Amino acid sequence: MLYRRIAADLKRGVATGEFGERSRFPSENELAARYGASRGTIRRAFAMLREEGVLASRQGARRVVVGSQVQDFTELRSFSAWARSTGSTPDARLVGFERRPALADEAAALDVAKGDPVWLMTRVRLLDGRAVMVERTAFPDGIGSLLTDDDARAGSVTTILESRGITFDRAEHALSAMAATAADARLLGVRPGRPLLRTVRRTTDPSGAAVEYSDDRYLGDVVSFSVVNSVSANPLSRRTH
Amino acid sequence: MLYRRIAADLKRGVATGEFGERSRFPSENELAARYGASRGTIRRAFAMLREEGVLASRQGARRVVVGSQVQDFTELRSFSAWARSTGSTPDARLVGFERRPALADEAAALDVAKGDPVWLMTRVRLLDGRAVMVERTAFPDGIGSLLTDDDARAGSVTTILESRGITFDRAEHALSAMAATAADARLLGVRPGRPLLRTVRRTTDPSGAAVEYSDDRYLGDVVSFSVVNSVSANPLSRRTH
DNA sequence: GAGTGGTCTAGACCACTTG
DNA sequence: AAGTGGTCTAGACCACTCT
Repeated sequence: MLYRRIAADLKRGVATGEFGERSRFPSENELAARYGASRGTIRRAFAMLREEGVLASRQGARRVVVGSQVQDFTELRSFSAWARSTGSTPDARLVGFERRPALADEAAALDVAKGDPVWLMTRVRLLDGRAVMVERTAFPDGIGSLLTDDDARAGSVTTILESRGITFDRAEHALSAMAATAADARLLGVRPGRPLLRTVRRTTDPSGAAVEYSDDRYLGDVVSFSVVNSVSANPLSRRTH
Repeated sequence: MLYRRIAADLKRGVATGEFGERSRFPSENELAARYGASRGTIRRAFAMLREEGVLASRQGARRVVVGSQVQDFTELRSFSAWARSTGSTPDARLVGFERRPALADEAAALDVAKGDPVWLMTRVRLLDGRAVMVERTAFPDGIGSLLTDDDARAGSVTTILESRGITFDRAEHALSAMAATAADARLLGVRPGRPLLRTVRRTTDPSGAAVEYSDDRYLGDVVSFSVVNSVSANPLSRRTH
């Protein structure tokens, strides 16, 4: 756990400006001495910062700070956590929450047979009182049945599930643009055809089992998603439809 | 370089189906013996596969294959390389290529002063003869002047720049949705207002210097971008406008 | 030439999963 | 209880950058 503490400490240093953008970072040996850790542990911490796009390195030269804004994994999946981290007030309006047979795409994403029961939750998400996103989330039966209608009406289903022992470990997001359907338009209070940013997300737990599958549609002018991407770490990909 | 060879070899094993999706992976000790490497080197190879979203791991249990489609970094920045990897034929129609003073956003992204000369290249990109994207790329003066009009007319400017010694190391992409402007609509042959997937990309070389800044707008129903994302590796983030 | 990051090894102990 | 991944150490050699 030492390398995590060190990484967090260094990240804090970047965030507070102790290590400014473009500035040269302390060397591995220097930090090893400062933290009383081996060089390997320092490098492990650096690997985290590199994956997150904070540091860049070249053989022979000191590391350089290349980015300072970082987002937590929870904030990425949870609309509520994300909104609060930006200083906005999130809210949710429950449109529907029902148990019904899985459609083909839901079944495939959740690894159940077509027609097996799944839970479908439809909500409109608000930012400071303004409707900005329509969320349609499917849960496997075992997970959806942990949730009540009141849970779905509360803001963060993510937090509730985590408090009930569900662990989120990994997510695949597919981002595309689409025109608002009649239903989307009605829920968001805009005209049909309005550009929406669509993200289809499949989230799994540490064993690789699916825990949710969600189709979220944001007003195009409200949010953007950003990705950092390098020769060595390369999580983004592009697909034709 | 050993760990890269091992990672590539294992990735090939996943791609060919030797290690199927969801299947348990060989243990670290087993692979260390097989490749004649230390456990640390095997773990280094595993780290690459994890970053790319191929493997998931839990303490105490064997690793599991969780994803098998992987994309090369070049294919992500280069429309041409990407198109060819999917079996489509890419093309480019040059709309404009000029040297002119940088606007505020271009200057900020390329780390030059506002008004300093930059090169701006505007192209329509085609997939199997169909216009699918408008690309507006700004280059710093030193890089843009390596390119001729003929280069800009040729498909892959990325490849040309790499052959002239420019190294691409890292990119930040911001993805959002927007309505086609009048100019976009004319270039793409669609109606204004049509939903477009917009990606604004800033690419840097290994020292962190900006090499290009591009605003690409795809027809919304043609491509999607996908991102893999986990508790430990977390390159995606979300922003309000 | 000194400093720095990149790679690799060998061994240790721990926490967790699995049979 | 055995196997497996997670963490950490100490030391080595190399390739590259810097001044």
